[in-house]
Amino acid sequence: MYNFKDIEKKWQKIWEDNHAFSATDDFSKKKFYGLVEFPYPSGAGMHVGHIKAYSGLEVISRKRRLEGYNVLFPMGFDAFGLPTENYAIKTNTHPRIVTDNNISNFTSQLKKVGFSFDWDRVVDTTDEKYYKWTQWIFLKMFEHGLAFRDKTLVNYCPSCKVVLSNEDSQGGKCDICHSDIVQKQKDVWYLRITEYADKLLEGLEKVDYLPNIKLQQQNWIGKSTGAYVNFKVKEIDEKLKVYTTRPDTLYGVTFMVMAPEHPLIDKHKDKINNMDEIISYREQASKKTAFERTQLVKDKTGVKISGFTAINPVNNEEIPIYISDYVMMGYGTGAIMAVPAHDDRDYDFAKKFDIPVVQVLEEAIDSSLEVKDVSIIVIYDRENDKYLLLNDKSLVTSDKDNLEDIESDVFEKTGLLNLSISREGFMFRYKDMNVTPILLELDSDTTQEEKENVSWIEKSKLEKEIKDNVLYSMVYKYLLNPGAMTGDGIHINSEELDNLDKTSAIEKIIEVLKEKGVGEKAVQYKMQDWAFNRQRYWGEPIPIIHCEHCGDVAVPYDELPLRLPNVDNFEPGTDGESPLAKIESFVNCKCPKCGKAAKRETDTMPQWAGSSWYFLRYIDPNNDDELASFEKLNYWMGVDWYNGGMEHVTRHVIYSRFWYKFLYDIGVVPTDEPYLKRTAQGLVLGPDGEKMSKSRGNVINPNDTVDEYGADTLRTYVLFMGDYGLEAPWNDNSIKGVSRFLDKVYALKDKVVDKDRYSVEMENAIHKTIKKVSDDYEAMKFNTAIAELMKLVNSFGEKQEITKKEYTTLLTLLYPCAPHITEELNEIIGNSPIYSSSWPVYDEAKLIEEDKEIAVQVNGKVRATIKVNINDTEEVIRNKALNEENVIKHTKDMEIVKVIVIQGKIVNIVVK
RNA sequence: GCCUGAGUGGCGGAAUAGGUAGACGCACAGGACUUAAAAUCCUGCGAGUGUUAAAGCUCGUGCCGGUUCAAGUCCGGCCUUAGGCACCA
Repeated sequence: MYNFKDIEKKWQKIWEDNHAFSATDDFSKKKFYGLVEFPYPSGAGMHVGHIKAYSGLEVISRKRRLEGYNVLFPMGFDAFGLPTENYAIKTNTHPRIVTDNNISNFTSQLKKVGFSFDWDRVVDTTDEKYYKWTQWIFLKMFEHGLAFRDKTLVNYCPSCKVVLSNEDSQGGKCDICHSDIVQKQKDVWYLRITEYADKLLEGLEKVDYLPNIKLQQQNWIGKSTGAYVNFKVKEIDEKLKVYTTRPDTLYGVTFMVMAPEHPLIDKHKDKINNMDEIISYREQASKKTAFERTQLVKDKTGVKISGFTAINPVNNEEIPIYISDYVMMGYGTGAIMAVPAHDDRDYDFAKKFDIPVVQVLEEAIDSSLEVKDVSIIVIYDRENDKYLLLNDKSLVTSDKDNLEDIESDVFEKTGLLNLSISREGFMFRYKDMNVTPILLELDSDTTQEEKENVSWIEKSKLEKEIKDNVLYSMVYKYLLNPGAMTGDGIHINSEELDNLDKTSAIEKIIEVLKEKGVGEKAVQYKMQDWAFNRQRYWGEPIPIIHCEHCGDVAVPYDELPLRLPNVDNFEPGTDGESPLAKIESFVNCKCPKCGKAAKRETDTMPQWAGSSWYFLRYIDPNNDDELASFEKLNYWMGVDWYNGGMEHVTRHVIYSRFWYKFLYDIGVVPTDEPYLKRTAQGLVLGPDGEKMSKSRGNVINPNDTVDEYGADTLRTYVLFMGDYGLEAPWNDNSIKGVSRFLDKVYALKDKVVDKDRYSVEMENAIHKTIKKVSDDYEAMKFNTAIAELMKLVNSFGEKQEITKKEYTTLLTLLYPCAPHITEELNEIIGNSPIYSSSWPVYDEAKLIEEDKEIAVQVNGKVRATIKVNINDTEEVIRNKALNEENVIKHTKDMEIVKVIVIQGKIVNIVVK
């Protein structure tokens, strides 16, 4: 193995001394801003996942520099946060010291791997010169009404003693310590991200994010369109407002449901006869664990409000009102109109509470205008768990309401007696029939002899038997899979909506509601406002002063940064109070407005704050007057390519897009989308194929790998191990293959002859490799790019000599992956450094192969291969193919039906 | 439950617009060099069948079906698995 240790040290020093990777603020040059997610500098040090995450854009950035771009490829540290604080508490060390140690450890590790970051622009979110501007943005938001305080029930982690956002407490568990979250009444700071919901959604149309990233963001924003509808409540002089996406089903409403904590209940509790019941239900509901709420979804619970009756605004029908925890206060209006026929959840609830189901929409297949009502009967034999096979004896009757008629009809056709109706399915239209499926069950005393006249079939076989018969498929669908009918169709039982489909019915009913003044079109989002405070020490202090007379007052801009005071004890306060609340010198202050005594906000910002704008600070990291100069922002923004983990796609990326859009609206930044392109790398799994974790003991330490194989091998290996976007297991043997490859590259130096051209034999291969490698890097297909370089190296290995130009091209193409060894070899053969050279170009004309081997198939099976020339006519190729020995063998005594010749690709001879 | 990926040799994975499935690497086996081992180099390597050896033949990209001269790739229906959302009205 070549001496990678000295080589790597040597080149890292040369790059650093020459500021080889410093971005310059030369606005005349074309720019490239490549961004990777800056790490949280944990005490555990770097992870191989970091190496893979940074290596992707590292390759692109190194390539871009050789292509003549002014490249900004920065690195920084997202250093506020709980792990540091917890460690500080445990070891009684100041978090500042812990953070500084961790940052310096990370820095030296990153440098050891040879990443081409611009080390002159490092950003640290805990630096007061940085968080001054984090606070500044917060104050701007406060000024514009986007930061506000509210008393609410919050997710509270009793173990970490902090309030958590919905995103930090998914599944009812604390994101940090995984203990159960409880609900607690608290004063909470919010950022009004919902105000930007539409902008965040629309912005996705013009950016180049991977499709699944866009989709996840769309789902997270969760826009839906529908309508508000007001239902009068008879007993009180109030309207119950609901939100629905299906106002077209208004005639099918058979009950209403309110969230248990709906304010109308408390407001009119004197009119409610069963308040006790409601209060005890509320208690039960609030005690439900995450598991019960998610796993027992199907099992609906609720209480009918005795004393309330709603009036359906379109037909004035009186309908009951329930409370149930399947309706939540946090979405829509906290109340719904329930249409059990066409909503699964309402259906489940209606079945449980025995509420009528009114069908107002039916499926229509091939239907004509004139329809006749028919019923189709299916008979079920519970004793044998079998159904009557309909194809055999078709049971269609004309009168569905008269059981006696049905029975005599059935008897006539099957000889079966003694049946009872067990289920009636939804109606549907098929051709000229309006069909009601009816399931009859045999009474238990039916004898085997009676059953023998007809054929029976098991449920599992049924579906295969009838899959081509539309009519019977529909009948069975409704009878055997009970549930709401949620699809499209045509409306029935709906007065003015009858015969309209879903879309037109929605349009029509909204008009009607508007005319009557009882409803209007509406939009809702799943996304909620962003809970923005934490009761912790190690975060940005929220720069607000609470004054008895003036309310919440902003700390004046010229007093920023509002510094974290020095404390001895970082333990949170007793009642989930911030440690800052214990420091009187910090808390007590004067109101900037009226000058009277006031108290400071003692909560700090969440970790997401600092990372929401860090990419702007890289552009102008030392600016004390602005977060960054507009001129520089105007040149560098937006980020041309942002790569990071899938896990940050919904939170960090949306939060930072929100901040950026806000800054755009107040004229601080020049564009309205921060990231022009976003990709994501896949995880590096442990050698056992599982996620790396300390507890599994399958963690690979990148330091060890650098010591054993060198940085170039590590970098190249993480790119070679598989598809960059997918997860791939670490393999201790595979990395040896990469190490061997670099050894081979090294050994080739002895074959180099001083010729400044490509040899004739290698010319085609080299141009093809340049194209393939260049294209693959751009598409993040690093594994196949490296495979292509391996092929080239293998063919160099077979040659006696390699020209200097050939070798230089190889080294340059490999340089983004393995920069140290390639720089060294490049120097050995007498070139000036690669980092200041240029990217190889290929000649389109040299890519064409004169002679090619193509396959000859007979009836689609490969029987031979032939050599063809680029100039061969179809006739020539055809004759070559037909004269191949093995082709003759397979075509003799056969009639040649057709010969398909695809130039340069394949010949297929079809014989009979 | 819904949405989105993924499923190809012993393993990681290739296969731009259907056009020679298994590139490249690993592991393994045989050989060369060596006193020996490591390293390195050469050869083989989907399964089955066949032969002194080959050629050849059959099967084969999660499963079932379809379209096509031709399907890993397109269409319909499933199964498994990873991730996201999760009573969102």
